[in-house]
Amino acid sequence: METMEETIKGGLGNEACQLKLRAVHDTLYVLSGKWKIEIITSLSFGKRRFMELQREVDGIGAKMLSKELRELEVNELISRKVCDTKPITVEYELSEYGKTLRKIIDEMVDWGLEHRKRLKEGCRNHQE
Amino acid sequence: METMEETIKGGLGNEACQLKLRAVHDTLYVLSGKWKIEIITSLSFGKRRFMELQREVDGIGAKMLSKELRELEVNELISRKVCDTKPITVEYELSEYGKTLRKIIDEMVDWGLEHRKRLKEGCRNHQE
DNA sequence: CAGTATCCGGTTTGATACTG
DNA sequence: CAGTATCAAACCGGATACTG
Repeated sequence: METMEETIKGGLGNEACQLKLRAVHDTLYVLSGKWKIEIITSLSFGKRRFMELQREVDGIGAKMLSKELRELEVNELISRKVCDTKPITVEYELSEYGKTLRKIIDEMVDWGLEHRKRLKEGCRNHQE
Repeated sequence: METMEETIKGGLGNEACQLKLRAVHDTLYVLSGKWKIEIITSLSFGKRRFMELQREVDGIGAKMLSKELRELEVNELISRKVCDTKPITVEYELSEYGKTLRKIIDEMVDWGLEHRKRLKEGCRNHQE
């Protein structure tokens, strides 16, 4: 006979876990890469040109930016619009679908802010 | 004189963007690596032993699991408890601080579920 | 069981230079 | 400006063997 613990692990509890793990995996697949989430965060503030993104996302090089933008475009999270200006310019923008990532981004922003507070306090305690 | 757009980009709008980008960056730093979020997702369902995690997180090897667990422990997101059983066992568990990541995980689960639905529908439309 | 040590190929990333 | 091409370095991560 199973213990309660075994019942949970082997039964419904585990199925829910597997389901959620797969869901997280799917999300992570789309957001894979070192820079995608930061690019999306930047774009969540509005349209951006290539160089603007490169300036805003600290540390990213043109090659990576180009590559990750293409992947985001393939997954229909952003749109790319070439403007017919003299030196050509390109505008990137979150698609409607891309905007559905907002909640994830917001939670990450919140957590990051709290985390930094926590580190500062840890620092302070250490000095005492 | 600045246009409205320049005012937004160069003024408060941009500062908010920089602030949030930094926050996201901080979060991403702690969660960096291919497996951390999935490990945390798994642990959000309760305690797990090393082998249980390896079975549950699809595709991870012992080396990576070991490394990422250590990093999570250093950042105080999980706790590691060695149990004095005959063949030694180790239990990993989300710390109280680690549990604050729950909201991020939940949003990722939700998005992943919706995303999979969307892909299925896209598939169906394609067949028509 | 819970890891660590080593080898090693593959992928990712960065720096630099270049193009339309 | 918005990228691409190329090379080199760094890191990822699997297989295997081994330890307490």
